[in-house]
Amino acid sequence: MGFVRGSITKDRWLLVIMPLPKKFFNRDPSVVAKEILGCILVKKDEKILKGRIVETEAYYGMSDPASRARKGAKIMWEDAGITFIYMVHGNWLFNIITMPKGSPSGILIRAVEPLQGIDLMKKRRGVKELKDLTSGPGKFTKAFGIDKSYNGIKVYRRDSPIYIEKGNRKDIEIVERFRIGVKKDLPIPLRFYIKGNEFVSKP
DNA sequence: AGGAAGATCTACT
DNA sequence: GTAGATCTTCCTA
Repeated sequence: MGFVRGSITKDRWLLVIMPLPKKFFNRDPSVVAKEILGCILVKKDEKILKGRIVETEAYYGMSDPASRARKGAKIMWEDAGITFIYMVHGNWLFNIITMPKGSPSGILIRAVEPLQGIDLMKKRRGVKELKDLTSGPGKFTKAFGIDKSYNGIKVYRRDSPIYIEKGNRKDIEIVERFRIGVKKDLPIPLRFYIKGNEFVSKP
């Protein structure tokens, strides 16, 4: 097309504008949780809001004592790539379903690095410090204006109000830790974050 | 109808 | 590091 010029090749153009496809999410949640680090969460709002995903957790199904699947969250059995949003301690938490339909699992976005629409995020959060804006699962949803009305959205579609762009993952190191705030955890680390990033909730 | 449980946050010491 | 606020969902009566 005539708009694609200069050093932007066709491949580069696709890399920039295409959301992560459904098949990206149609895998094991710990793989998805690690590979989504460094990618960009986009929300269409009054303005476009963007944040780089820097911290995630993986949740499995009935074998996972901390999973909402055991509490009857039937949306966790749905197909990969749709949102699962629920309230904890007065905060909305943002998840994306992973694995094929019938295999309950998902990832939690715990923190992002603000990239675009920072003034609107500050207004919603009522804080001035940049590093307090989105450095936690409840902080980030409040900054992005995400609540239960965004439950069940397909994040692999570019016409959705929320989708994920591929990001620059070169030179990032991933740290693995046990999940935060869960009473009975699995014996493997399922929390992942970008080493050294200042927007991680608890380094 | 009421109570308790959370994948949390903030303000304080 | 700890206490209190927070509020929806789920469980029991």
